[in-house]
Amino acid sequence: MGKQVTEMLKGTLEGIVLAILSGRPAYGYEITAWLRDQGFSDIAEGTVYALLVRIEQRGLVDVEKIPSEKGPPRKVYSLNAQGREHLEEFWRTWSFLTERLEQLREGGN
Amino acid sequence: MGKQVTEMLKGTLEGIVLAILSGRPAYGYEITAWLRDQGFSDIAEGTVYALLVRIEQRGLVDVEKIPSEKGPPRKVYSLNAQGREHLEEFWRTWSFLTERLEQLREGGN
DNA sequence: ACTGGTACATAGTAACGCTGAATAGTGACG
DNA sequence: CGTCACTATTCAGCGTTACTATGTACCAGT
Repeated sequence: MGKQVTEMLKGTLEGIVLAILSGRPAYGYEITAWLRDQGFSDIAEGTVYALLVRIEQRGLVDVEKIPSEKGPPRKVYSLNAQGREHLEEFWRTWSFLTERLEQLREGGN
Repeated sequence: MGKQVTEMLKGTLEGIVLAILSGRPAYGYEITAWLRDQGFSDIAEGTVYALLVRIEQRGLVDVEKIPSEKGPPRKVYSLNAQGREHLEEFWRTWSFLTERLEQLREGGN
């Protein structure tokens, strides 16, 4: 898509992944595929894995290794209590931003 | 406010400033003050100036130096044609993001 | 002379996502 | 068996962006 999305994803992608995990546990490959499906056409695989490592180290998710029928074992992530808190904080911040931008969009023209 | 906003601003702040300039020409100090008023409580002055230099170098704005009654002359920026194009592209990207996130927010709970 | 408000500028740092590649297991096909 | 394709994770190095922390400069009021 372009560099503009890339920059805008900073800080947002983490929230997106947390939001996905709030619905159901998931593993990296699955999340990447889902994102591509949703139109995030050029999110690099490495990006998602790095993000998952990060949120794991911050204690926002629990991890379970589950054997796959095809290929190496999956690392399945699920949101824990701290992760849910963080996600809510994310939504608050996001709302703040969208409100400001909505105002600008209307008022600016 | 916090690190979360900081990261989310990446890529967005530029759009915000362009949106401001689409309404009327403005100078750095003014923009910073306006942002603080709007709740972006901890946007550093340096950040805005650096951003303005960046968009000037990319040719998105025209610049005019105008003497101020108080203090050094102001550098007044106004959006040019290329800047308007870039702003529209920004709105498109922003819409894409908000749509995806709105879906996640509803579906996730 | 000193303080405070206005106005701009910049060097250094940290965070985040991308690029590109490596590693590794499984199943299918010839 | 060898190789290809798919699944799945990991990592080093890079570019962009925003923050920190200053510094410069001009003017008004005391």
